Amino acid sequence: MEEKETFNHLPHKTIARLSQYRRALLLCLSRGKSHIFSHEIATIQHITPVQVRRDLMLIGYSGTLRKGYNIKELINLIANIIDSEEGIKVAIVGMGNLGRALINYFSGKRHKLSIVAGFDTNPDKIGNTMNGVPCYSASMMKDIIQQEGIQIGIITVPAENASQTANELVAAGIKGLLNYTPKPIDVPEYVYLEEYDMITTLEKVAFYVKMRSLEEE
Amino acid sequence: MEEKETFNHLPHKTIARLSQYRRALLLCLSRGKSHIFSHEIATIQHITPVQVRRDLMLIGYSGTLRKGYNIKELINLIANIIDSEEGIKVAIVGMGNLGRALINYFSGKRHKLSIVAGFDTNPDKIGNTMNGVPCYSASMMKDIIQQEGIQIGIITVPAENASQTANELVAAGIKGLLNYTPKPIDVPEYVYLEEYDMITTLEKVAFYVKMRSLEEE
DNA sequence: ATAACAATGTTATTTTATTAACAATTATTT
DNA sequence: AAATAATTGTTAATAAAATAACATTGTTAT
Repeated sequence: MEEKETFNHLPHKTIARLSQYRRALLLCLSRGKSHIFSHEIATIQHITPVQVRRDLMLIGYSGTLRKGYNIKELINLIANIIDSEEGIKVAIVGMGNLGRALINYFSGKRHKLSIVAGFDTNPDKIGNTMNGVPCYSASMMKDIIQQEGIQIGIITVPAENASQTANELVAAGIKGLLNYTPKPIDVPEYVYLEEYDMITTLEKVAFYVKMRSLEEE
Repeated sequence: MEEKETFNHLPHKTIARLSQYRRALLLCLSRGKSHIFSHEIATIQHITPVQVRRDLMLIGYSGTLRKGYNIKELINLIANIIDSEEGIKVAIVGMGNLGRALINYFSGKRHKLSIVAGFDTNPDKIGNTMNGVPCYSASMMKDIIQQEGIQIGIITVPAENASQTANELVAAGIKGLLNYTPKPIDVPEYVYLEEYDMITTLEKVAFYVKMRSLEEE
């Protein structure tokens, strides 16, 4: 029996890098390049060529010895792995600066991922469209998410509303959440959760800057 | 000879968690709690109590057996480790939505880290103040950074300007950089660089959502 | 007083991620 | 035609991070 390839066991970090490789590759393609070496990808991404080759080995892609990797083929393979055929719809809850920043990042790029709805409680925002994304009242969350079949939610509300927002999204049937507030949220285990905290990142940079200047002394 | 404790060898992940512990602890403190158990911290942060205890062991902090950790003491210790006494000044380059979002996150909180300048090329923004942070012309970058002694830069410009901005910041003598554009940048090894790419994160969430729904079949 | 319990602190183990090593291959040069 | 060089693909080794195991220690209950 032929087993369907699932890419089930790829390391988390490899998944993240594949997404980044693809972006770099698309850029190269648009500049007319057709092939690329592992060390070129590595240089762009600040990693080692071995890492690149190992990631590509894991997804079963082979280059040619003196030409490197076929950019188009590789882009397609990565798309096969990380995209879903039908596309996935995303909602942003909290149309403040951060929410709008995310919408801008995505607008214009044709992805299998599309942000199709924003939610907010501010009446001035409700009813408007930002970069093609309509802003609905937060009270409509469940309805719209179910109507549209939205699977992923991005939380960009003020920290104090984070957990309530998360609960509402989960109740609406969301499958994956991305929490950008500094407040950790709880979700049932069947919801995939990723959290990112900008303050922590900045404090980390500050720590290493401090360490390095101490070391110099 | 007494050796000064440097916390030089703390794992990167521990540093990030310490920052998060502190935030959770400050919250608990403001609610009148004086002590906390490792499993309480763990629950808040979605990690295991062992992880918490191990991190605290690494920084040499001891709790008491049936009362847990003294919140105030622990906050002070963490501050000792990750903050620098004199404080560190930060600049944001790119006062778009993302830049302003970051400023809002920070405003009001009294940190050893303070955002003291924003830069942009848009004449409508230059000269304004956003949440107490003045916006200067990008052409003033070097002067202001050196005058103010700014050590950390956050890059929130459009991707196509990322590398030039990075070069300018490095030339101005910046010590640490935080790049929020999806375009990886190159910096000399003496500059500490952290990069974060929102699109990658979202694609990763999408991948795991997809994987899980495939698994259900 | 003693047993049971619920914590901490630390060492050992396992898992995950990265890096190194190197055989194999093919183009290029001599 | 042989030597050299550059590159891939893969296995082996190392490093980093997380988890498990468990001894220790007070506290509470009996």
